[in-house]
Amino acid sequence: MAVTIRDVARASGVHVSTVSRTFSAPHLVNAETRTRVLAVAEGLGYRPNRAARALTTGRTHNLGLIVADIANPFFPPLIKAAQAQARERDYHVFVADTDEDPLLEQELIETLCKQVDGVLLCSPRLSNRVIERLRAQVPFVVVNRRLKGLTTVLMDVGQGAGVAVEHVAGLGHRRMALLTGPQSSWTSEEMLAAATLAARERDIELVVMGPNEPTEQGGLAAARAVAASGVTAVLCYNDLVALGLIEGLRERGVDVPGDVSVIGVDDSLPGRLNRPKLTTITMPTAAAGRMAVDLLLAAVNAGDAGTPTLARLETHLVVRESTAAPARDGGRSILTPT
Amino acid sequence: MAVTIRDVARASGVHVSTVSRTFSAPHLVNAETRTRVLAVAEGLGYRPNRAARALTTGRTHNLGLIVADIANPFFPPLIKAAQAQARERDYHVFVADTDEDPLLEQELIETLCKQVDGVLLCSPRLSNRVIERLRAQVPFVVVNRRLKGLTTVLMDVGQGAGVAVEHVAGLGHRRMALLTGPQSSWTSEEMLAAATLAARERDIELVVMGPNEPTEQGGLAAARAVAASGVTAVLCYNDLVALGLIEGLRERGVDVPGDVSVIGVDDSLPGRLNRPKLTTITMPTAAAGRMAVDLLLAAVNAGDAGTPTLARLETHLVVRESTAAPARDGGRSILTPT
DNA sequence: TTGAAAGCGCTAACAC
DNA sequence: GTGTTAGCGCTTTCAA
Repeated sequence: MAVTIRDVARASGVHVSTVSRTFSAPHLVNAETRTRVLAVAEGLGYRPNRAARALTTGRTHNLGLIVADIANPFFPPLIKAAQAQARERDYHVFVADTDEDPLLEQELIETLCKQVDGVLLCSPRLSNRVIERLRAQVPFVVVNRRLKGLTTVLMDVGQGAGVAVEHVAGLGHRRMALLTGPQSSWTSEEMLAAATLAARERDIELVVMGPNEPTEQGGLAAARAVAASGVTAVLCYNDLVALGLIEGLRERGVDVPGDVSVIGVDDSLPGRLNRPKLTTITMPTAAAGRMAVDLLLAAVNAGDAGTPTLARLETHLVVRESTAAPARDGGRSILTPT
Repeated sequence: MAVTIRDVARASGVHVSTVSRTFSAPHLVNAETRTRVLAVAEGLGYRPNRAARALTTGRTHNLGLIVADIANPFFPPLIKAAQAQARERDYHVFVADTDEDPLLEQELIETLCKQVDGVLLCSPRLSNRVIERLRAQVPFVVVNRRLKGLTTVLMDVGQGAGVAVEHVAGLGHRRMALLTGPQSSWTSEEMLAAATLAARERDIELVVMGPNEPTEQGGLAAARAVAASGVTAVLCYNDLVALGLIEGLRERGVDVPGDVSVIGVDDSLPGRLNRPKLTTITMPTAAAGRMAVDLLLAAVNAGDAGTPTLARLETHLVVRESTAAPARDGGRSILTPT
């Protein structure tokens, strides 16, 4: 068995409670005793058992982080940041992947909640009703979904989508497509609402296509419809869809940005590395991760009684190489015979 | 407070131990009683507290997963697979990022080890000495580093590197570079050894350059030296370095694969999406993650007494678009007479 | 400032 | 089959 508080007590000739205090309330113990106990503990290689501590304090010092798909490049920076921030606050974090499955998500939360002080839900697919029930068990913070009554961190993709439409309009395009994401995605809805509004204002015809899988496959599959639609610009649900679309378009002889301009969302690594470099809407995922952890910890320490807050993080359009003015003859120059 | 075993006992008119048994040893309890207890538990929304259980059983049903950098596209598929496999076995997993810092890595292991039954170390940067000491505390399984006496899952990048050199040689190249990774990287050392051997066999001059940061920046920074070196092919530590190198080469007017062939390692998403599509050595990360979890669980259940095993997973060269025969005038290669 | 004792939620002998 | 009891490692009153 590992070395416990009792071993340290025996070896340093004090009672267990004194050892306990040296670690959890050092100011309550005589400086001399404390240094001695500390030295003995160090020598024995003692490490407090957080789980045992949690049993009496009710604080596990663990957090749960639940995401739809770890392998989606949108999440790793968020996970990394959240985890780093948590560690800074002396918290460990469980990471779980739901594979976009609401049932699994629920099961995960329920089994996890006894072991954590709070749960970070990233782009949850759960129904409002279930969330409503679960929130009684454990404090939540939600990322990228609007849920009234819950503390939420939103990346304001709507704002970015509006700017993207402006950008496209400014370039001279008149017809553009929006490739939406999964049905239950808040981000997708926000984009749709904002893009619709901005398009109306700039007198742009907006063709909505979706839902699409939020992957390169989704973009690839949409290429035919996009090419046939005659739009000269496309705003995609995320970078992967955009990258897949560009690939699919290229296979059909449609050049990006020569014939069609393409915009993604996320500012992910693949997009930055791609050729042409992807024009995209940055998502401040790392900042969101850090902020979500801090809000969650605040809720935990307030006994979950604190008023739910809503944090809105700005997004920005990063113009790179996948957008350009439309071809003068109205697009589709490649297919135009002389 | 949440509902405990005691609440269930009271509500169903049995003793706590009976409730405990219904969950941890159902066969020991009368079928009738069992269904009644289960029903009551269900109604009350009872969920066993795993941490409390761990206190008596010594089994936390948690695993630790420690990686150098979550945001490095090499890791997410591994994390996802490991986490999924663990869940299948009814285990939760802590994920922690060391930021490539050995001290942090050690600290993480030490604070985590009381809360987990075992730790998965992915590409650890820790010194052998420290690992030797830590392994007494908690069972380890190591991924991608050779550590005698420890159960290890290796992705045989050496094999892939050998095939890569053959591929390059077959294309007609005579001088190639190897961009190595971080000093402490086992993968990098393996590549170096295998590439050196293969190059000698095929009578290829191998220029070793490094260490390089394992990122696009690292590749970008190496472009100057590569361009100046006069090699016509480069094997890179990973896809990111390869992608950065391609970018840096392009900035200097060096075409890939026209002037220089480039090979990466990982078969990561950005590489698959890149233009030209990256020729790369696949790393079976998902399989490694699953296997590592199973080996770890086996060690845990064997009381860590089981003999350390060594699993070697095959890698493959995937030839895509970033490699080609060298330009005839550019190399003293194919046409060099005897 | 320190010790004694109770108890967190649960399991595991051991009795009955 | 089920109840009794002790105890996992730790914190936290309450006394001293």
